Parts: sequence; C-alpha cells; structure tokens
Amino acid sequence: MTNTFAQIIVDVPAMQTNHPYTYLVPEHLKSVLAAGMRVEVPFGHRQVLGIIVGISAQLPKDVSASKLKAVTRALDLAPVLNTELLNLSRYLAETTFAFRISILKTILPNALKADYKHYIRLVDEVDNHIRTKIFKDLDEIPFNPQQFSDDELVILARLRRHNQIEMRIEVQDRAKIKTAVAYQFSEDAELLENSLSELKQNAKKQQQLLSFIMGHLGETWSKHDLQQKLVIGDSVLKQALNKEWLTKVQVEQLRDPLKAMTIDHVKALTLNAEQQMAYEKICHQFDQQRYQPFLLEGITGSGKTEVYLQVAQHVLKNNKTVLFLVPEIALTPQMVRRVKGRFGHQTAILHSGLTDGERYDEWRRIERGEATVVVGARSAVFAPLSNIGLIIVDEEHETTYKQNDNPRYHAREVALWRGRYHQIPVILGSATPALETRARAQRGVYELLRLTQRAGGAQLPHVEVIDMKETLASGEETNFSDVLREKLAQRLENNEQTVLMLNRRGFSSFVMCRDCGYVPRDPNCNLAMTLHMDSHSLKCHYCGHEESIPHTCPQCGSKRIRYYGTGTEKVEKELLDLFPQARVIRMDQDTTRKKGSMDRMLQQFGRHEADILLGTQMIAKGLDFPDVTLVGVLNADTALGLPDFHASERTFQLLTQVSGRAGRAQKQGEVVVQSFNPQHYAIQLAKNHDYPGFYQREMAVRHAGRYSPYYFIAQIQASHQDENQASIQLTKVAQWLKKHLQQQAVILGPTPKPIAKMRNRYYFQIILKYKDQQLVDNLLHVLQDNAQKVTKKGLQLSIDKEPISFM
DNA sequence: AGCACGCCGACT
DNA sequence: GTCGGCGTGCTC
Repeated sequence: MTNTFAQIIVDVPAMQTNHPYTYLVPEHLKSVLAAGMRVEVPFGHRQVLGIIVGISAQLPKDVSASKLKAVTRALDLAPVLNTELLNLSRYLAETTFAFRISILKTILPNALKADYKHYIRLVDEVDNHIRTKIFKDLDEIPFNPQQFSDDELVILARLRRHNQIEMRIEVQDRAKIKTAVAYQFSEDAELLENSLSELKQNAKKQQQLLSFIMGHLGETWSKHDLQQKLVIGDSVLKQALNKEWLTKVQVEQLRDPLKAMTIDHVKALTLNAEQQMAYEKICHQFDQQRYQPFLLEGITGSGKTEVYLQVAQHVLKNNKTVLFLVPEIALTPQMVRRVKGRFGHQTAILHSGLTDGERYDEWRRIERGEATVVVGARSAVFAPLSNIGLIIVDEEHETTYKQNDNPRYHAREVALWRGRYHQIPVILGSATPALETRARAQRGVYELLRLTQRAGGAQLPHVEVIDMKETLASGEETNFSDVLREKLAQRLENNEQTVLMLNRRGFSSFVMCRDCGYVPRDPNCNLAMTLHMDSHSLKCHYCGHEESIPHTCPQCGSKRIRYYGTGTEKVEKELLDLFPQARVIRMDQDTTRKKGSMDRMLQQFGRHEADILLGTQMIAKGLDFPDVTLVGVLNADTALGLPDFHASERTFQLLTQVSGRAGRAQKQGEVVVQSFNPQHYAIQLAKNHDYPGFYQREMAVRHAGRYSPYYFIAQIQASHQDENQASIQLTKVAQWLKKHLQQQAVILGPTPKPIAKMRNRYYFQIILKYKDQQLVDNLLHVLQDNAQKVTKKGLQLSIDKEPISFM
C-alpha cells in the first residue's frame, strides 16, 4: 500500500510557520482530499485549520517519516480554491511580504472562516441504501463532518463529484463571528491580596500584572491590549490563569452594514470612431487568446464604460467570463446599475455591505458558473471565476485598489497576474492614469488607447481658478468667493444644478485660538482633534479620544478660541445663509453611513429634487447628471501640503474628476476652483484638462526626486512603545541595509512618521528608492526573517512596497 | 498562537 | 541544592 502525502499551510500566522507542512493522508481520505480543500490537522498539541496546497506520493526529502502526523478530517467535499488561486497565493505571499495563510484567508469568503452550518441536499437519484441510511428518507439533512463515518464521507464526496448532491451553507450568526482572546479579571479582592503576599520577590511581571488587576477589578481586557499595556508574555498570563486572577473569554468584533439599490434596464449605445477603434483592438487580442494590458485613457465623459460593456458583451458571447473592478461599490452606484442593467441576473456583485452569508452565496454562484460577470471592489479581484476572458480595472489610478494593511496587495497587480495566467486582455481605464501605468504604456508594455472626445459631442467645461487669498484679504471669513456666489445665483435662477466639493483630505476642521495659536490636541496621538458639531465635541480620528469644546483658551485664557478650517456642515450652513431658497443635499461620512442612503440621495438629486449637491471627495467619482452645469471646488489644494510625493498627482486627479461632473449633456458646463496656490502646476494643468502636460511635468519632478516610476519605492516602518527603542532598532536596520546596498539604493531615514505617535506607540520609517528589484526584494526577505526575533521585544516591523500613503 | 524546555536568579 | 520565572524555539 503506497502512502499519500498532503502539503498543508496551517492556520498559524507566523514567520516560522510560513511554509507547507507535510501530513499523511489516511486511507479513507485518499479519494477525497485534493489541493485547495480545507482540512483539520493536528499541529503541536492542538487541532488547527489547514489548507492543502499539494498532494504527492513522495515524501519531501527534508522531513523525516517519523515526524509525520495524519490529517484529522476534511472540512470540504470539493476544493474551495482552484489551482490558479493557489498559485496566486504563493506569488502574493512572496511579493507582499505577507504570510501565505493570511493571503489564502483573504482570498476565501468569510463564511469559510467563520462558524457555519452545512446542509446537504439530494438533487439526483441515488440508490436506496444511501437515501435511507444517510439521508433518513429526507431531501435535505444537516451536514456535520463529525457525525458521519469515514466510509460515509467517501460516499458523499463521490456523490458530490457526480453532482448528485449539493451543499448549502447557512451562516449561523448574521454578523461575522470574529472573536479575539480576552481576559476577565477576578473580583475577589481577598484572593488577589493573598496571591500578592505569596509572590516571590523576583516575580516582577506577576506583581505588575496583579496590581493592575487589583486596580481594575472585574474588567475585561483583550489579550492584545493587555500585553501592549503591561509588556508581559504568554507565560505570565498562564500563571495568572492558573492562580485564578483572571479567566479567559472570547470577545466579539463588529463590522459595517449594507446598502440596497434599484435597477433599470440599459440598452447598448452607438460607439464613436475612437470607441470603435478601442473596441476592435481589445476584441482582437481576446480572439487571439493573448495576454495584453490596455491603458484606456479617456477624458471624463468620453464613454469608457460603454467600451468596457461592449467588449464584455463580445467576451460573454464567446462563453468566457468577465471580471470588472471598480474603486468602491458604494461610491459608484451608477456604474454598478449600468452593468447590472446590461447583463442582468448573470451579474454578481461583491460589495462590502453584503453579510457573510450573502457574500458566500454570490461567491458560490460565481464558482458554479451561474454568474459570468463579476462587479466588485478590491477584494473581488479574487472572485473564483474560471474561464476568464476579460478583466477590467476602472479608474485604475484609485488608491483604494491597494489594501492598506496586511496583506498589502494591489488589486491592479493581481488583475494583471490573472490576465497573464488566462492569456487574455486586461483593460486599465482612467481619465488620469497613475504615472506608473502611463509610463508603462509609454514604453509599450501596455497598449495605449485614447479617447479624446466627449460622447454625444458634449464639450469639456470651462474652468476658472480663483485665488482665495484675495477673497480672504478683506477679513471676511467665508468659503465662497464672489465669482462662485454669482455663478451659484445664476444656476438657481435658471433652475440648473450645482455640485460643490469640499476637499477633506489632509485637512479637517479643528479648533484654534486666534490670539495665541493654541490647538487642542489629543493626549494619546498628539494630533489636532476634529470638531464634531453634532455631538458638540472634539474627537481624535485615530484613537477615538473625545472631549468637549473649550470656551476659553487653556493656554492664554482668550475667549477667541474658535474652529478653524471647514466641515461640510459649516459650509452647508453658510450656503443656506447665502441662498435661503436653495435645496441642498449634503453628502459626507455622517449622512451616508446608513445603508443605501448614498444611492437614495443620488437618485433624489438625479430627479432634480435638489439644486445643490454638497459633498466630500466621494462625489468626485462617476456621477452623471445632465442638469449639472456648475461644479465648485471650495478648497482645491489642501492635499498639496501633505508629506507625500503623490500629493500633486492626487490633486490633479481629484480636480479633473470632479470637473468632469459638469456639462455632460447638451448644456455647457463651468467649473470654479478656489485655491490658495492658484499657480501650482497641478491646478493650472487640471484647469486646462491637460493630462499629457501633467504627465510630462510630473515625470520630470519624479525623475529629479528619484521617485517612482523611475525608482521602486519600499517603506519599512517600525513601531515600539518606547520611542528610543523604535528609533534605535530602525537605525540598526538602516545601517544593515546601507552595508548591503551601498550605492544600489537611496536610503532615507529613519525618521518619525508624519503621525509619529498612535495608540501609544511610536512610529518610524525608512524609505528605500532602488532600481534592482531582485536584489532589494531578497534583502527585504532576509530582513523580515530577522525581524521576527526582535518582534518579541515589542518592536513591530512591516514592509510596504510602493506605499500609497506616507502618513 | 501556545506549549515545552532550559537558563539563571532567588530562596531554604 | 532546589524552585520557579521568563525568554527561546518549535510545531509536519
């Protein structure tokens, strides 16, 4: 009898366990197990979840047969990950410096991680023995792997392969069951007193923990917080458990609600010459079954979406599937409606508002081939589509495509990887492509397709830039220049609509004393706190600290301590003072929090039930309303001052996008941009709708500064509770890097991060700029391995390639 | 993540 | 000498 071995990634996210472990496949599971299935395996002293990444008849040379343990049981009857996605996980673990198990779990829907209840249902004739013995003459029975014998599981797996039974899964809790280990402190003061007197003198850590417990009787603290606060190890907590100072509990964590939408049917439109050309070129590559990325660079309103949809139609006709990525479902309801309107029920939509059960249902529809078009945001790039014929990345420059915490993958890069895997075209679409993307198109790596005309013959709006320094020179504190007021009044008179955008990036309304300049700061993070009018309080956006608004300055006693900067509420108030008759819809984080409320507001605005739509960046994307003839940008340049080399690019993109909201139909549109830096090239070039000009100018800036796309960028950040330690450790890292890289990279830092202190930890960063990707990647992997050792001492180190933000 | 192991300082 | 706290390394 020959042995079968399974290569399994275990669910223990740590550097030392970041490789496959070999397990023996027991006889009864040999016909069941396959790569991509989830299993339960013994690991050390306990049982853990594992994912099979390979099955082999050979024992790998580096493991001794005596160490082998056997797989406990299978959690699936069929693989939940196909070969493509398993390969992808390996690639991503390598390139994002993340654990393979973290990647695998990112790819899987939550339902496959959380608690859930399985049912199996007969969908075809099976022999009577099975029907009576296993199904007890019912059509559907609960499925729990433990309640079946090994033989029965073999039979069920066979039935499943032959599509005679189907599995249905019910998530038990509506909310995602995400728990974390926590400890509840004892309330028995006497017990604790006694323990304290019995403690050995050298049990410093235990003394520390015990006195903390005595100061917080009966409270519950998460393991993470507790260890951070007291700097104690696992063994101390274990002692405490034994001595009954505390008990172990699970605490639950919560997530966001969903949103609903209504759908109208949408017909195909006629393509103009440029669109037709793009359509044909992409379809040609598809017909040749060739991997080819296209950069579809089309000005706002040029009809990129129509090109996507018609190519998608062509692909679907050839029995292939389509993956369509959008920056954020919630911010692009019109786009989603249009796709769904065109392709109907074969469309699956993956958005963050779905419950785990709903998301899993969509996931299974995709996996079974019932949904052939998938629309979704970042994580939808992992949709289990097989037979993909086209991948579309709309607004490819958007930063939401990059995940901001581990694993730090970029959906655009994943899309390209999958495109290459399937040998198909990938469309990257944008009016303002990321410099990196545009540079690749320049070099011929991507094929550049340009749409320079607005669909339906509409004209780009005229843009006027207003210098706000002049407006404020008179001493009046206002958000509205004379020009903007005048044009707003005209619109109201003509019954036309206006979109007003308040740029909130890098800028929030805060309180400042007009006499001494004092700004209230949060005691933990040392950040200026944001003003919240609804709760009449000041809040820190990072740690949530909240306090009341001071009436007198704590520093100089002046009463002239007032809010500074602007929030949408304040602007709305000023707007209503100026135009009492105007009907205003305000869209910001506060008013769109409820599910479907954003969609509802946009529909309302679309029906012309309001005159002015006032909002933050969220209104810059994808809105298409024919009656909008004026767009006002209240503060164009608040993001220009951020300590980030992307600042100009982001500003240009935002201005271009929001300007594109004006004059999309017959009526000519106008844009008013208010700025304190009216001469800045990002603003001037956006005014002229000159993306090529901006590209050239910005490329020169990047070249001079040795930034991407000329250089690769990596950010190494470290944090520690002790400021000195963070700095010292990272300095060592920098020295080590310098020794190994010498002339081959620019090493900046270590420096404190712009937000240097967060949640009582100090953050430092090193920026690397380099040309030789292989060399530096290898080095960073070594660094990551070594960092594991220091991590125990309270240092956290993370590596982010091509970071999106330097905050 | 969580356990066994073993070094080394404190107590008898 | 012995006990036990706490850091280190390993888990197929």
